[in-house]
Amino acid sequence: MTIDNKRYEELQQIKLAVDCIIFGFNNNRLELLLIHRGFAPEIGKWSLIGGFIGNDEDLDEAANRVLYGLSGLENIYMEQVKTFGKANRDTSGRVVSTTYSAMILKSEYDEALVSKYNAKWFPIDELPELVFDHRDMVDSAIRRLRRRVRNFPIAFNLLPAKFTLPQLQALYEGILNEPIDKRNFRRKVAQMNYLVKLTEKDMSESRKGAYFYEFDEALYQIEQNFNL
Amino acid sequence: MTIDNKRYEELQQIKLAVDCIIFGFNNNRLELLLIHRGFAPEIGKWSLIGGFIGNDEDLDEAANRVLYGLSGLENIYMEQVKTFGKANRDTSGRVVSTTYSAMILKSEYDEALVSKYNAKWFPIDELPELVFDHRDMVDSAIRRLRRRVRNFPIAFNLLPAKFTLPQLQALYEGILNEPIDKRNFRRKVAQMNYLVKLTEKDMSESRKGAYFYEFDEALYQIEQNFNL
DNA sequence: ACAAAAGTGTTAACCGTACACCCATGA
DNA sequence: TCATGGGTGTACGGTTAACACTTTTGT
Repeated sequence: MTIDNKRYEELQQIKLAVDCIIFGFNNNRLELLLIHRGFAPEIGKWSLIGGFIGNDEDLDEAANRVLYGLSGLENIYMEQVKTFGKANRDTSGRVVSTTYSAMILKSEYDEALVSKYNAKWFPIDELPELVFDHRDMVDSAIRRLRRRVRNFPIAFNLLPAKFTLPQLQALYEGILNEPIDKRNFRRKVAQMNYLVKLTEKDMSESRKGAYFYEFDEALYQIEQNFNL
Repeated sequence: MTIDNKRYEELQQIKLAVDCIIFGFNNNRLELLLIHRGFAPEIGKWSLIGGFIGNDEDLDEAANRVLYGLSGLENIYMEQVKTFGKANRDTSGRVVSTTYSAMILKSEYDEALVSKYNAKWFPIDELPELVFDHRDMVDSAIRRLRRRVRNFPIAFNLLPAKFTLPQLQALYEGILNEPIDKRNFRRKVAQMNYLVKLTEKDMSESRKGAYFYEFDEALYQIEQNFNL
């Protein structure tokens, strides 16, 4: 910001916000947490959770604060996605919004907070009508997730620390929205030494039981050859 | 932006800016256009060209306006890269900045404008010290370019409409900063029918002359199998 | 004994990579 | 004729993709 700008700077009346695309995984489906808009404009539609940036707050901090306010969760993995800045995108005033995507564990969020805000989980292929350009925000977050999930070990944020391969595969199928060959999938997993097979089995989903696995972050830092 | 926000909204005093990472290609090297900062703070350092957003201006429009102001070029291919929002990133006040990367043809920009702003081209591996977090901005733009240039036909923005394969290969080597095998490169080019070989040759770079090629946008829209 | 989910190997097609010589031309 | 840069094909190794049966256990 270095050129010919006095006229813009002095009069600038633009609000800056963040909006969070919150992913969860349930019933073998990728889901999004949305809130019901109880006020005008666009009352009755659903929207992402968002908030304005504090004057002394980093943009990333604002996203974390907003997520914490809704879910009660801290230290959640978030990625900045894109900034939406069309002049007329928000019909209630000039607001530029930076989107962040978050992945949370559906077993851990604070249900009381979520219901306080009239929030609800929706499978990503059954989203209701969203306010403003929130649908575009969601679409770009999903595209980004699909791109990144193959090359970075981020999907584990949607599973408990101990997970089984059938769970992991179902998660990938849910995210990518396509079936995956079990044997090819497991071969790749076997090549990643930081996906550690435990001796314990999960007996809750089948009679035979499936071995638990863990993601070992320290080991991953050495190899960094993630590929699924 | 929908929750608990009155306190932030009403008092918000944050300026919103764009900064442009302008790529060019010259002497077989990828270059960046930077301007010399003639005012405090950080006087004497170099910076990206930037500007504040107008109240009724789309974010993308602002980026185009800033680029136009410096280069005199319109309808330039630009991509949003990332938004930088650390509270203390700009020592002169609270400014959040969205970065855009642009690719321009060094033969076409307005040199008078560029020199008016004390701007100068630098090869990307010989950048001077930059103000604030502009170095981070440049790094993320370069990373993004290197990722995207293999899968999308964007590098052609750095070449004239008619270009030769030796030129194109040198461009890719410059962007990726690694040597490329000529025969493998050409085999891939041959698979992309929208890279059309013309009958005309460029005799200016060699005695034998190299055939000109053209990128056919309409044909590309049909196949979209770009891969280099 | 059977239903239900977990687990296991092999083959063929494709893609990326490495590599060396001839061609056309102007000086 | 020679120096300069343009242009061409093949073989190997690794990766991806397709495919069907056995194992374990609770009922």
